[in-house]
Amino acid sequence: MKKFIPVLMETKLFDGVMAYDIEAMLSCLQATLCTYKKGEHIYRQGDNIHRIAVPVEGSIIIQNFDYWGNRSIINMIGTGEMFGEAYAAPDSGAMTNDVIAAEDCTVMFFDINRILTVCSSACRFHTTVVQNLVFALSEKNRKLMQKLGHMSKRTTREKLISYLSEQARKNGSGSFTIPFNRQQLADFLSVDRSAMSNELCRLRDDGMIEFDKNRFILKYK
Amino acid sequence: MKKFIPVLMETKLFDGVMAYDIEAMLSCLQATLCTYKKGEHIYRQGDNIHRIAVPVEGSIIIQNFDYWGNRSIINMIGTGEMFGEAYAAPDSGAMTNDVIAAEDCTVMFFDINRILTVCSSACRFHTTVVQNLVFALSEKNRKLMQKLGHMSKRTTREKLISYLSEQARKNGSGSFTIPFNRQQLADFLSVDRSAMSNELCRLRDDGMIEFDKNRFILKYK
DNA sequence: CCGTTTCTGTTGTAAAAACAACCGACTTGT
DNA sequence: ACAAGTCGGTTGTTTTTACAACAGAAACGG
Repeated sequence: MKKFIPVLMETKLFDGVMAYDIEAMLSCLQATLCTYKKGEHIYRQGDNIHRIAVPVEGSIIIQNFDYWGNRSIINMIGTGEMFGEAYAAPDSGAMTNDVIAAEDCTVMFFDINRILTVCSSACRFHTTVVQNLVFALSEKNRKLMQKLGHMSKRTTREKLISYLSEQARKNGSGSFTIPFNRQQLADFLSVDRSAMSNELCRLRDDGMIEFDKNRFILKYK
Repeated sequence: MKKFIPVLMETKLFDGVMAYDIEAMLSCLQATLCTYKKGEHIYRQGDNIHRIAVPVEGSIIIQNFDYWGNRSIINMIGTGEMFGEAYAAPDSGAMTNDVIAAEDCTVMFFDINRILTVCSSACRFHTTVVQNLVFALSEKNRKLMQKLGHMSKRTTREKLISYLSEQARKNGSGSFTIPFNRQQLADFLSVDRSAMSNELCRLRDDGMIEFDKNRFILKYK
């Protein structure tokens, strides 16, 4: 458990908390560790969850399948990011998605109630963590709205442009790699893979982008 | 200001706080009131905001226009709901959407920093409000994910079924009214109005739904 | 009361996406 | 080394959507 403290220090949840204090909080927050093989379920649709999951090695995918078997990737949670904070409220109801390991990974879990219930003086940074939780929640909120921005575009081409523009902004450069392969990107944007592949090539032919595997370059024109 | 305390008591933010204490907090949280005519801007794209907005009369719409003038309705915030909590973090950046009055309305604003910074003993329910904020944020998170669920459906028909099913669940009945007219619903689901109108009639002809204006009935079949 | 505006449904056409099927390049495991 | 699987691109067909234009009904305003 201790070996992951450097990872935790980089997380939004423990921002501003020293290693020594994180270690003290681990037991207070009832932290547990679990490893998963690629594709294994971490949570399933219908589960009632009360823990925040933080991948400390590898990354996880939030997805769901509709009645006809189409997969939608809601989000990808990388190392040091977190999932489950949306179920902080006691009456959150059951999960509507599946959470699976995108690759072999290790996930640390924290009890949400322990975070929200300020405990004894042992955890002097507890209020910091609560505030961090608020910030993390509001940031995820903005990200979801951003994703809604992509999804609300009418055509595959516009969705791609919207997504790639955001990635470029995020990376501060027109040259970047994305965390998805083609099928995953299609599932993330909720479009057909072949149609998307087609559109990517058309964007390239129009001189707007270049790409190789999951590395993209947006051109100035 | 005082006359809206009954409304505030019903909000998620002040859940569990007594009228007397809410009144005391109003000044502590630097609450301000502002009225808007239908269509007026409350916030504009690019604004840096640091206040939570709660409509105490009427409702507001979160929307944006793309380069070609297509409107997308991100969300509708009814009386007693809130907007702006996603910008709680100091480094949230500028708003990416417009916020306008859906109808003539009155909005109360609260300073986010005042909420997060626990003040003197005057506000004994301050920690309750912070916890309420966490719950509200996580609930909005789930709602956004739910909306992503609708948006990720491939066809207009599926989007409609997904949306209407959720409304039925929310109302605990297959008979309900929606807060949108046709154009707004189309903008909310990011589809073409006429195509959607078409699809609604097809659903009706298939015996799956009935509707009159914004009142819908889902049939059992 | 009447002209105007808004709202909703309808139709036809053009554009776009979904779907299915296939191919070649590359990876992986044995 | 080879069989099997994955991945990305391509093509053709069918389905669905966007768009534009119009019409009737209802709501609105003076």
